[in-house]
Amino acid sequence: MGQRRTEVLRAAIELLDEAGLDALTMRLLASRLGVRASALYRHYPSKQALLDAMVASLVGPASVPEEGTWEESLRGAASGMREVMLAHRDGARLISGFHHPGDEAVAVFTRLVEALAGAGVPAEGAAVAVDTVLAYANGYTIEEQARKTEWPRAERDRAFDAGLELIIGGIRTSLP
Amino acid sequence: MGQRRTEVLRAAIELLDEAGLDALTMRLLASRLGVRASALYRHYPSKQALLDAMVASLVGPASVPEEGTWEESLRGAASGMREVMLAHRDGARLISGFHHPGDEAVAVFTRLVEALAGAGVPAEGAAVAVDTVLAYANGYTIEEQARKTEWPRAERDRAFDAGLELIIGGIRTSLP
DNA sequence: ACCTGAACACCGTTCAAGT
DNA sequence: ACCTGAACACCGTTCAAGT
Repeated sequence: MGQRRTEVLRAAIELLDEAGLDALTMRLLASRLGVRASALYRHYPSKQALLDAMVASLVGPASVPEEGTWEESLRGAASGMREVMLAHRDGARLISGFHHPGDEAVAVFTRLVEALAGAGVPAEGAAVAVDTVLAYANGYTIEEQARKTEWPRAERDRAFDAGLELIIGGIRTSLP
Repeated sequence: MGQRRTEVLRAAIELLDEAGLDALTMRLLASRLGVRASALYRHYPSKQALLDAMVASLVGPASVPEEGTWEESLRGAASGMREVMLAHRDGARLISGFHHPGDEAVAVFTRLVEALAGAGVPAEGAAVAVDTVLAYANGYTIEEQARKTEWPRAERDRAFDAGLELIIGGIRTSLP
């Protein structure tokens, strides 16, 4: 049944990558599918609903590793978030622009807090730590993707990791 | 001479606060000024140019304290950035959406790096530290302002400060 | 110097109607 | 179930013309 819905979603992500978020228009998307814009409203009630579905689909694969130290969990979640955003044109703007609590994001958060708690980090400190790492990853990546002046990916990775280790070091020394 | 230009800018910021970034329309702004939209193009060559001017005017007051420890400089810059964003409706989206290197932002950055260097922090480490703190402040505030579910300002301040201290602690322990 | 009027090429969205 | 045609109420921007 609703497989045309999936096709619309796929085409929307394709158009995002090719033309960017500002050019992602219901009318243009429809013409890519050989259809009129009004036909899209059979599948998504609004453009916003389509954008929400895109975010969910891009962010879905983000996860936190099941095992390892809390340092590894934090690193994996932060890098995974950044990877997801960098994987698509305007990914950071799209994802950070509309991420209400968002089911999946909440799950990642609680899983991380549990990982820290399991390693003996007090609950309150764990929540702050996770919040801080995720805010950093979002902030870094938004700025990274907004800047036109592309310095090489390898150097951007190094700078991101250096900041991440700084925060992890801070968490470690805040432990009892 | 160009004082009507300033009036347009002031009205634009007023409209931003009252109606939000999405409702900030050349046509609506013009009607607020008792004028047609086309008249605005005498003062700003495009809507984007107006938005740039708004960012410059909001972010201008942001500064880093002249004296104090490097910890205080970092705290001041991060809190100042957040304050500026929170001071206007959709401030985070507007500012983070278009901040090319931006004269003033570059000055803040270099002033902070110098403050750390003056305190004996090696140049490379100082740049990473400043980048990390600013990325955190941006990331935290964007998320804070995007979330509808308002928890009290005092608690949000506390959470922001806790993350900031975590990072500052990490910087401190990374010192030689 | 500043503004109007009219136009151009677009938007998102709705809704009756078709197959 | 899926799509068309036509419309509605908007956009940003340009440009000749007015004062």
